[in-house]
Amino acid sequence: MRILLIEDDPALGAAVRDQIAAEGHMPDLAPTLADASDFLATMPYDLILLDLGLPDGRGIDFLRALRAKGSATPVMILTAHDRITERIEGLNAGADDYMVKPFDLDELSARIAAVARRYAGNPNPLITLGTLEIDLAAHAIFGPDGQIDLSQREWIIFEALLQRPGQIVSKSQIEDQIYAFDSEVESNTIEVYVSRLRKKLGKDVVQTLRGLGYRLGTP
Amino acid sequence: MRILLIEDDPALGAAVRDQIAAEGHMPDLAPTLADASDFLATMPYDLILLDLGLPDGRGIDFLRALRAKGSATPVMILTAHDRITERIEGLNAGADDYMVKPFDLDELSARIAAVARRYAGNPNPLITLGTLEIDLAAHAIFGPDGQIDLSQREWIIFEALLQRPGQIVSKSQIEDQIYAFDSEVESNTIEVYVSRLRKKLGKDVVQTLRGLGYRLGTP
DNA sequence: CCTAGCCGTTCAGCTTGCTGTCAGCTAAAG
DNA sequence: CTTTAGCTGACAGCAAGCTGAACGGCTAGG
Repeated sequence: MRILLIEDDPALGAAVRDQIAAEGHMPDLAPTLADASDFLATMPYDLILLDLGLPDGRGIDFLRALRAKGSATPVMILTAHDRITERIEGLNAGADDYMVKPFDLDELSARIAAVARRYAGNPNPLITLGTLEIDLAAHAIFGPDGQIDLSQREWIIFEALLQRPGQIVSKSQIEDQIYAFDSEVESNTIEVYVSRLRKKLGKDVVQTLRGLGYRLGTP
Repeated sequence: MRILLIEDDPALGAAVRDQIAAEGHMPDLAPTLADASDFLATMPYDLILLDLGLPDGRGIDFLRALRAKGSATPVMILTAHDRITERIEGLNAGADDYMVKPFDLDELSARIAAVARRYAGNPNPLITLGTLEIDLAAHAIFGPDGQIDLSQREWIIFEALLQRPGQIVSKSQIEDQIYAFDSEVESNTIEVYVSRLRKKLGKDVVQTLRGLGYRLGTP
């Protein structure tokens, strides 16, 4: 993890830099906000550790400007300012955490790890299928031209195929997924839905095996 | 946000529950770990507030079991245990934050908001959505004609959508955010609120997917 | 204490998109 | 070539959803 430490106290700056380097992170140390701006203009960071009292300005204003510009970089505030109102102000300005000096370096490491855990990876694994990205839990599909919406019935059939990649899914298996136990259809409804899936997702998304059923394809 | 508070002290439990309810969250209070397990088996939660000293076990073990089962629900520890080694142990066990009693209720609220933003993947409380500027920390919305006020219910629904851009939020998920454990509605209340959001924020702010739910749009 | 306004909920009538059917065409298999 | 499984455009019905209005409870201000 690449970390920008904005801290004007040389002893504390060095101690924190050494601690996070020993944890395997890549630290850069900026003693002023101007230095910090230079670093940020050059390099993306995974985390910013921000002091509030700096020689060339207030850290809180820096954070506000960062957030106003749309930055999604996590920020932890490390500061001697320990009034509750200042803590709340910092958190509401967009900080992820707020530690009051003097703090324990091992606790700092544990809090950095907690922040990193939250931003690591995607809790929702996406399925990639040709030109499509699919989030099953969120009912979201993204194709080359943006988000694609399926109706409830279309989702059920598409999911049935997605869950059995490479296998043939017969029409009666699909009917079992859609309809209640004793209810049936008397027309070519399944064929119509497959046609609709092809129209929305691409003509190769479903393969037909005549007399047997359907199988997931690659659009 | 649906929040599970695991706290055996009745006075503190009630104070925290009332505070987070006043913020528009939906709290459930479990005085024991057994109660908490029952709640968690019944209902998905967005956040767990966990005391460490409980009558039927140690909160830290509960957290470890939760994480071992693969739970990604954010957990904040609220406890009188204030030794640094215990803080580090809690954070390393998978907690997202650690507050030592007695803590300020407003700071708790600010930290809950920070954890929620982190869980949604973006620590920045400032969001631009089409013609709207939204400050999640201040609960403020600015449109082309100035500030727009939402009622508490309206805000909860809007926030639920904001936290899941691109994803479908079902009506029952919205109900879980609004209503107490055993309370339900028998009419089209959610639809009415969505209609009001559209009236205030623009008709494209919410997209309907019939039979599935709603999704954030761009006004 | 009273009242106006706000908020959450319900209701009813209108709107709209999903679903299933149909018919004619296509394409695969024998 | 024939047969038939499958495909696709079009349409009608119905239920999911939308919105205006009303109601009742609560609260803040006079």
